[in-house]
Amino acid sequence: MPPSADLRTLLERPVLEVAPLLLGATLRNGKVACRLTEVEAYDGPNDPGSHAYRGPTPRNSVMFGPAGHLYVYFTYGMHWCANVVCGLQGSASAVLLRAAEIVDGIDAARSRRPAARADRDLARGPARLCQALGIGREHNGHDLTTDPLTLEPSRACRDVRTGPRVGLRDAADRPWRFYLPDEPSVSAYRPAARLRGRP
DNA sequence: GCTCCGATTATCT
DNA sequence: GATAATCGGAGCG
Repeated sequence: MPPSADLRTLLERPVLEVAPLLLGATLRNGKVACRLTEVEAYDGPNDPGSHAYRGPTPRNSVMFGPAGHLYVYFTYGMHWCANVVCGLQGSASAVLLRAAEIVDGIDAARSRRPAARADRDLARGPARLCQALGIGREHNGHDLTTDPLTLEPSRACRDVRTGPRVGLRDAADRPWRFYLPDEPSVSAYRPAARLRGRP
C-alpha cells in the first residue's frame, strides 16, 4: 500500500480523531519541513466556529471536497492560514495547522520570516507557519500526497493536551485545540477579540 | 513574561 | 459596512 493511501485512510477518520494524530506529523514544502506541535479541529456545518458553518461558499469550497487537500484562507487583510481537509467527503471538516517546529531548511525559513526573533517563533502561529513554509493562495486545494508540498504522519504522540480554540467568538467553549506539552513553538492562547470600548 | 493597539482587505451580510 | 481561525511593535513589570 503506497504511503498516499495510508494518509488518505488516516485523514478520512472523524476530525476529532484526526486532529490529535496530526501532532508530530511532518509538513514539507520543498526543502523546508516542520513538525506540527499545535492544531485545532473544525467540525463542518455543525460547528459555529467553522468557516463551513453557513454552508458552502466560493471561499470554503475546498472544505467540502475530499480529505487530504489543503484549505488555505486569507484573513485580517494580510495573513494566510492552512487547514488539512479531513473526514468523509462532504463533511466539510478540517484541521487548522497552528504551530510547528522547523526541522529542515531552517535558513530558508528564517529568510521568509525576518521578523522572527528566535527559531521557535518561525512557525509559532498559523500565519507564521504558512509564511515559514511558503504556503499561500496558490496552495488552496492542493493534494498533500503530491510533491513538493506533502504531509507525513508520525506515530501517535502519547502526551496530547487539549484546550479552547484561539481567537474564536463563537463556540469558544469546545476544547478542540490540541497541542504537545513543553514545546516552545506552541502559540500563545488568546481568547476571542476583545470588545473595544464597550462592556 | 504580559497587555494594548494598528495594519490591511477578502468575504459575507 | 462590519468582521476576521493574526501579527508585530510599543510599553510595562
